[in-house]
Amino acid sequence: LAAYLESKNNTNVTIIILFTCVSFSFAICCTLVNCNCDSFKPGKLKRRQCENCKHGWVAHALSKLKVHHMYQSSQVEIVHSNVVFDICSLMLYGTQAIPIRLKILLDRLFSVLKQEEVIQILNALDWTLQDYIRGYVLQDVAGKVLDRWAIMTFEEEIATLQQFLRFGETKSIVELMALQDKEGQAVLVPSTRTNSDIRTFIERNTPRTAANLSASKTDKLSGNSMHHFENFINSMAFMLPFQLLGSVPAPFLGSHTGQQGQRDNHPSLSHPSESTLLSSGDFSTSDNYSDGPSTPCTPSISSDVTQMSPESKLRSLDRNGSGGGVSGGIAGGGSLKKGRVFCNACEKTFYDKGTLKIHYNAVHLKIKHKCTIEGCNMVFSSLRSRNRHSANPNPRLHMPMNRNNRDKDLRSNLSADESSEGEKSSSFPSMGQSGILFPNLKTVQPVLPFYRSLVTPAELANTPGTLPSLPLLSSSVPVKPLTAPEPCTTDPIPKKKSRKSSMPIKIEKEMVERDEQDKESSSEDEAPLHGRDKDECDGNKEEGRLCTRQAGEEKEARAYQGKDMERGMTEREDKDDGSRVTETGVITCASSPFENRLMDNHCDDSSLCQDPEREDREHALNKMSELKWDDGEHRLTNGGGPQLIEREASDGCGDDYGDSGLSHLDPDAVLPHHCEICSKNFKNPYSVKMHYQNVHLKEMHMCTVDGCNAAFPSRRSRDRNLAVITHNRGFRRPL
DNA sequence: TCGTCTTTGCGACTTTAGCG
DNA sequence: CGCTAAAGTCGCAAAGACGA
Repeated sequence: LAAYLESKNNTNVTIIILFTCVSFSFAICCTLVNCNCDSFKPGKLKRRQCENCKHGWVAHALSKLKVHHMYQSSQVEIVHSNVVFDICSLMLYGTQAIPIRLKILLDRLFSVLKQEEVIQILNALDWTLQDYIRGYVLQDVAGKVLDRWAIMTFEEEIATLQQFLRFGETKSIVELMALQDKEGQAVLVPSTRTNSDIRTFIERNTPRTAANLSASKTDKLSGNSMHHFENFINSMAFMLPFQLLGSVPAPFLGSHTGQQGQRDNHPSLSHPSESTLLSSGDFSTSDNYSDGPSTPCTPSISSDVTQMSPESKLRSLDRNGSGGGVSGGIAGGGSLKKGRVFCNACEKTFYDKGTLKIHYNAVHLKIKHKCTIEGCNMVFSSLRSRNRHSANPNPRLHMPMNRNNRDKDLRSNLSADESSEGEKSSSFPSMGQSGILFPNLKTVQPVLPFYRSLVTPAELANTPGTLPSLPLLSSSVPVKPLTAPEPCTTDPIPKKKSRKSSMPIKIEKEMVERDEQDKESSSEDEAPLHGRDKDECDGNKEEGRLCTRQAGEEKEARAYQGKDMERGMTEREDKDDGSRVTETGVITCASSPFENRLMDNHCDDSSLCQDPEREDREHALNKMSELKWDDGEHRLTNGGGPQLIEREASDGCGDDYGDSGLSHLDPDAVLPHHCEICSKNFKNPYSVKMHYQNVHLKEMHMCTVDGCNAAFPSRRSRDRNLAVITHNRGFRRPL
């Protein structure tokens, strides 16, 4: 077959072979149970339906696709064009429209491939690049404008979604999608009615978006007589994961059949100034597009658009004409100094690319850096903050509790993940609400940028989505799965040694060290924090890791820390601060996020967690979560167990505390004013009320200044904000 | 309610080190 | 040697905690 094909077409043999396998259905048997069809035969009318068994294409093609990755969370594949082709065929072969979620994922995979490969894959599946960008085929091969579109079924979409678990580039996104599917979030399609209240509201509150969008659309649509789809694709070009701006040869944009001809859009695309205008307006457009149809995977989607582009866009802006596109259009004091770079996501300018990258990682990609202190689950948006925090000897700062309320967005994502994880045992082993089977749903993390110029495919394969228990990544360090049992996983790709001191500790490095120390000192003394867990730590590698300790100063520091925490515990006992008791319980029982998970698992099987009080609390929590899921008490830090889990842990360990002499701690007996939701105790009913409003109801205090939409969790913050505004006479940009 | 302190976020800028 | 990326330092603003 290959020889035959090669004789027919010397180029793109691989693609042709694959395509041929698809088109001619060589031994692509049906995977449905009780179906004996051993060869897919495309239907005459419905190409995706097998003439033999009448089952769909996906049911057949899955016989050629791996599925075992669903059960091996730690391994991801390198994105190869042939594999992408196979997966593409699931959604593109014989269809004329793509489910948006799959397109998002496919964009990611395409971003890793070469442009030529993408074009070839699309063309081989009878899709043009324009159609793909658009998301559906505008005209058929004969040039007829379609008014109905063949699209894969929902079941096929679900099955196809699982294929994206194979790749680090898409794994975490799929998991997020699964989560949001599971949460039953509906895909909302904004109304297109004019003069609607919603439109008015949105436009009033997002002036930039509305203005740019309407202006750009108006300009473009009124500018010429082109079909608006064809014109609109210009502004969609930025959405391509690969670098389309000014880099794609004109023929690539055209249909492979040539029916759509060449576009005259490239001069505008490649023109620096217009690129700038385009991109600035494009993000409005992108926001519009990403927010609208696909609420799933919001963080990843929002980053998806921008994530692939900043450096590439930057290149075009910064290098082409030395930023003339940016600075050229701005004069006077607003002009950019030479060398400054421009963030297309927020339109801010930065000192250099490095600053922009830091900004982008922290602000747009939400990449976080975990505190290097073991047991501390604090995460930070910058290495600076992380290092500053890690260097702080105050042990209270490193307690595994949610102090960092500024990471609401992250933790809300994580909480969604982890809370779902908590229900995982009940929902995921079987088909979930949406029918998706994701047994290894643990990885929720900001998806790392995968700039091809910076990261090798091997790193890509190892980077995102491979950390089932570590949702936060420190920069672009390749990471390995924590739970990977293979000893060879210890840093298979030696990175360059740190250019500076070893201060910024890589998580990966930590894991390696911990593994090593784990082996060396598993039988050594237990960390002060884990005295109670000694038995649990024994015999379990993962738990053993939790019970390791580092050498030298850090050991002493943690010893001090442990002592301090113990002292703090007794002090808090004296102070009858029940909430602190809960926290210290967390410290002891689950001093690390991993332990939280362990405790979660442990409690799943433990009778300790079967007490009715906890069930009542959970019931109350469930009710609360119905009211407001974005609940501080449901949040979690750093991918560890959410506080719910922590509470479970503490509940579960509460009895153990009793064994260790802490059983007399009955907060309710001492402090009758406790929160029914989280069981925290307070001095008086008013404190309980305030806690309930602030934490559980998340009652926000809106700024009283006209035009300021800022909301604050406390009156104090609001009033202070008001004072700042008044004092500075400045205008606070509505949030 | 308010003042103060602590901590974090983040941009500007510098230093270090790899690489061609 | 210059370019570049990574990592560090510095300073300011803002938010939360806490006590008066």
